[in-house]
Formats: sequence, structure tokens, C-alpha cells
Amino acid sequence: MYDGRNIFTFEKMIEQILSQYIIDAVSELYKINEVKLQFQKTRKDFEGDITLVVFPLTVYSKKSPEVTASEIGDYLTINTKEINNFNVVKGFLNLSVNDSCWVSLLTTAIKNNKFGFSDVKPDAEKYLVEYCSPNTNKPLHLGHIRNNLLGYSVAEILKASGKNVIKVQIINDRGIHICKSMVAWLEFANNETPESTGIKGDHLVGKYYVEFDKKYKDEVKGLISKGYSQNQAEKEAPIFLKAQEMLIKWEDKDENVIALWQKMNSWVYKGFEQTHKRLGVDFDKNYYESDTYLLGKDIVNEGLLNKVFFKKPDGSVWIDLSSDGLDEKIILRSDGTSVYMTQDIGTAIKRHQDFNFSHMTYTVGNEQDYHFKVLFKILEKLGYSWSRDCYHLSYGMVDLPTGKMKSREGTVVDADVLMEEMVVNAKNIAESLGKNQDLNSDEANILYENVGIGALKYFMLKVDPKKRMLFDPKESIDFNGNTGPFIQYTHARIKSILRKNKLELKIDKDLKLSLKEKELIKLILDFPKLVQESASSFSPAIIANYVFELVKEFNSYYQSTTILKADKDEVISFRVSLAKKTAYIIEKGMSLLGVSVPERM
RNA sequence: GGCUUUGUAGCUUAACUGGAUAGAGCACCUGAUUACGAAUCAGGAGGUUAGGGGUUCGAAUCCCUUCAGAGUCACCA
Repeated sequence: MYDGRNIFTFEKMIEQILSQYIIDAVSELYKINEVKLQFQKTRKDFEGDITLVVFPLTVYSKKSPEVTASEIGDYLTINTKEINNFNVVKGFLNLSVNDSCWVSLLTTAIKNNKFGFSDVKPDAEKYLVEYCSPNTNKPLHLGHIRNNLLGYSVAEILKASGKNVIKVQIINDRGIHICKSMVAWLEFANNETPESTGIKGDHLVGKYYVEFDKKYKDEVKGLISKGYSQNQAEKEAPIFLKAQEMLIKWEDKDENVIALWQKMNSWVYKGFEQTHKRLGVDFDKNYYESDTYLLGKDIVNEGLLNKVFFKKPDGSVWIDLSSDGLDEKIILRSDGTSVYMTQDIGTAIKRHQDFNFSHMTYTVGNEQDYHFKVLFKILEKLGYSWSRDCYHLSYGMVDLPTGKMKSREGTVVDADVLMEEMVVNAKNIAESLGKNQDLNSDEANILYENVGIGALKYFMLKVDPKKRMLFDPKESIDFNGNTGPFIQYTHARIKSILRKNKLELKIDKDLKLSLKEKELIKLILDFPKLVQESASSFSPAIIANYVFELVKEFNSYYQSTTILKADKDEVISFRVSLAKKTAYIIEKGMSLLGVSVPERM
């Protein structure tokens, strides 16, 4: 019946058993055969475990909700062994499931060392998850952190739900942005390298992107004072023209340009690699825009012949989507160089050729909602029916207390700097609490890394991805309450108990449960359902909030109940088992968020 | 301005997709450590779910409308 490997959840299983009984009851009482039953968890302030909403049944019973509920409740307590009690509040029938039923469910969960996780079968659906996808002209910032953490976590959750997952990113390694850094580096850098300066490669390249912008603004200002219009000045500033020329040379494969491009990109990749490593994210395959944009161009030419696209007199290529409620969108510039959309078309097609995926997720900020609507529509018009399997995981921007991050105002929060601050903070807090005296310095450093980065990850993932979020540095360094370290701490405490336990663990079937024990068991049994739920809604926040709730419940239990010093061995053994499974869920749940939980802290 | 999207306690947020008295954390106030780790726990105060209207047994959730914020409408990415 109940099999923990299965995604069968406790609720479903109780519901299934009950459904049958209730259908019997209803057909006997009210002479109906087909009913849709609506269950929900009983709210904490009422007695009971599972609740049947009876309002919809009153249509058949032709009696008040209260009477209908009581009649069904009576029937169930008499005819089932699982239900031993019930109460009725308005139209809600609250049913109590007996202790031995809970104990046996917990036992099957404990026996299953992959509880909550579905096996990935060889023929499982193939899910591509794209995330990160940086430009190579500057280092990663706070926005990328949200992106990376989300993408990684969603990928892990999908795996746990039984999908075959492939993590990919598209590296935007070509285009006008990188040309800007290159031009500025040639003009101002005096051959600076990461080695000669000791600056991390991505930061060095970013520095020249900023230099470009400075110079550009100066030039624009100068031209305007000479009588140019704003628009004219922006288009004719000498350094801007140089960047444009360089892009054309790049597309013409000019040797010097390509060599410089490769050199600077290689600095950036080294830098990214470090950042990714510290953030704990990885990829199964990288795509490079420089490889896919040509395919995009080919497809565009093909689409021109098939009249999906059209050419304007100046040579630029467009698609008219006004009949689909969208606008005209440019696909190729008049000078023939490609835009973002061009390569996105190419990349999507390449990926489908490579993997023949059944689903592809793009983890990209909601500022690009329109872009993806257009992209999917274009793919559809080009005849790729798998366009409907593409999904834009659109997440909200990260704001600072001061408002939006703006590079112009220097309010961009750098990823490397932020991670370092979090780790230092973890260290300071631990030291001021006088913790970890017995760890050597290597162990301590690993711990601070886990706590600091874990705090950051949890902070960003506990919010619904769709929502815009506020990153308050002050609040992020708070390690109490709904935070990563709070959860890690609970895990460490349980581990401490497990180290001290001497008994062999086994569970007595006839134990009497306390209210808190029953609550804990119920939460534990929820885990598989929540993994599925967060997978189907692409939301790590569901897991994060669930683990927090579990941890709160455990802490409350821990405070009120002696575990190792209970008077009977079988009680100790049960309580330790319960704590152990709680630790398991904490560890697995947090691993889905990319957060590791320490043995001690 | 058109389209998209968001609005829940002072702040950060949850609500099983239409269900019960809207649930937490932070901050604030009061208590708990000779028990397995106090980075903890127990309790208090804090809400017209932006405003108004509608749909129905029942609305934070669905529809209409007003207000406020954000995004987007580029030969940018």
C-alpha cells in the first residue's frame, strides 16, 4: 500500500483510503455515486489530522453542513480502523487518525533512505535548465546570484522529482558589450593583465568596461557642446564608433581582434569559475554565443525565404508579430550583425538538436518577459513545435534598501565581495558567541564558509521567485529566525544527540504519541509532496519555507521533551529515531537549495 | 500613453491555488539555562489583505474599477 519510494504521500494515501469509505458513506446515506471530495490539512487550532470540506456535499445531502458532516463522521469512526475520532466545526469535518497509523507511516519513511526522492529512470523526461548566462564584460553581481541560486536549486529539485536534468548556460561572449571593454583596454590599460595587477580577471575586464563608459560620456558631452544633438552625439562619439568597428571586424574574424577577444575572455572565464565554485553551482554544458549566432543567422535567412521575416529598405531584418498582440521586432541589424534574438534562436535550435529535450527552462529576470514571449512565438512560427515546451522562469529583480542597483551610481553589489562579507560575518558571530573552540582552523574556515554562504543562499531562495525581492545587507547578516544558520544550528544539535545515543534504534508499534510528536511526523511525511510541488511550480521557496517550519516544530519539541533521558528505552529509541529522520529531511531539503548543513557549529 | 506585473502587521514575508479566527520571522515588551548545544524556547502586542464595487454557502486568491510602484515597448543586452 504505502510505499515511500513512490511519490505517494501520506495525505494522498489517507485520502485514498478515506475517499473509498466516504463514497460508500455518501452513497449509502444520500444515494449518490459520483462525488468529488475535497480534503485539506486540519488547521493547528483545531483537533484532528485531516479535514473533509463538506460544503460541496450539502447539495446532495440536502441537509445542513453540520448534520452532513456528523453523519459522515459517525459512519467513518464505526467503519474504519484508521479514524478514531472526529469533530465538526461549521462545514468542516475534522478527522483524527490513530497513533499506530502514524507510527507505521513514520516507520516506512525511516526505512526508506531515499525518502522524498524519486528515482531518475533512464527514460525519464529530459529537462534542460538554463541559468547564469553571463555577459563576459563584467563580474557577476547580486542579480546573478539570485539567478544562479535559483537555477541550480530548481535543477536539483527537478532531479529529486524524477526528471533527467541537464544544466546549461549560454555565455554571451561576443557582441558590442565585450567590444567596449576591448577598445578601452587597448586605449588605457598599458597591457595590464590579471597577473600583473593581481586583479581577478572578470573584475579587470569590468574595470575597462567602466572606463569605456566614462570616456564615452565625456565625448558625448564634448560633442554636444560643439552643437551636436544628444542623439547624434551618442551615435558619433569616436570611442563608440571604434567599438562598432571592432564588432564588425570580429564578425569578419579579424586575427588581432579575435586574439584580443580570446585573451580577455579567458581572464573572465577564470574569474567566473572561481565565483561559481564558491557559490557551489555547476553546469553540464556551456553554450557560447560565438558558436550559436551563425546558426541563428542561417535560420534567419531561411525564415526570410519562407516569409516568416521581412527585410526593410535599409537591410535590417524584422518579424511582424502584431497579429499575435506583439510588435515588430528586429532580428538582424542593417549592418548585418546579429542581436540577442538572433543567437537565442540559434541556441534554442542547437539545444534541441543536441538533447531532444522534453522541456527547457530559461532562468532569466522578468525584465525580459517580452523577449521570451517573442522568442517562443518566433520558434513556433518557424515551425518548431517544441516551442511550447519552453518555459521562461521569470524571477523578480533584487532591490536594495536604496532602490535599484545602478552601476552609474556605484550601488552594484558585487558577488565576490558579498560572499566574502557573509563568510566574515559568520566568523565574527561564531567568535563572539564563543563557539567552535575545539575546531582546528581549517575545520573552522570550512564551517564559516558553509554558514556564511548558506545564509546568503537561504535568504535569497526563501522568497517566491516570481516576486521582486529586497536585499537588506543588515537583515541578511542576522542569523536568527527564518535564516539558513538557524536551520543549520538545529541540524547540528540533532547530530549532537545522535552522537551521544547508545541504543540501537527501533520503533515500537504501540507507542503513544504526544501532540508535538504527531505534528513532527506529519511534517516529515509531507516532504515528498513538497518536493513534487516545488518541482512543478519551479519554486525552491516552497522547500525553504517547509524546512523552516519543520525546524521550528522540532526546536519546540526539543525544548519541551527529554530525548536521551526518557525513562524507557523504547521511548528513547523512538525519539532518537524521530530526531534522526528530522535531521535527514533538513539535510536533504537544504541540499535541494544548495546549502550544506554542518555536523557541529 | 499601450501592454505586462506587483500591492498582505513598522520591516521581510506565508497562505496547500476559492475554505475555518490571514500564519510566521525581524524589531519591540514579559518570562525560561544545576536536562540531550540558549545561534534556543514560551508568551504579549501589532491586520479594513492599497481603496471601492461584483460573482457565492465562503474571496488575500476570480471579474470590474480607482490609486500607487515596477518592468517593457530601441539597429541595447
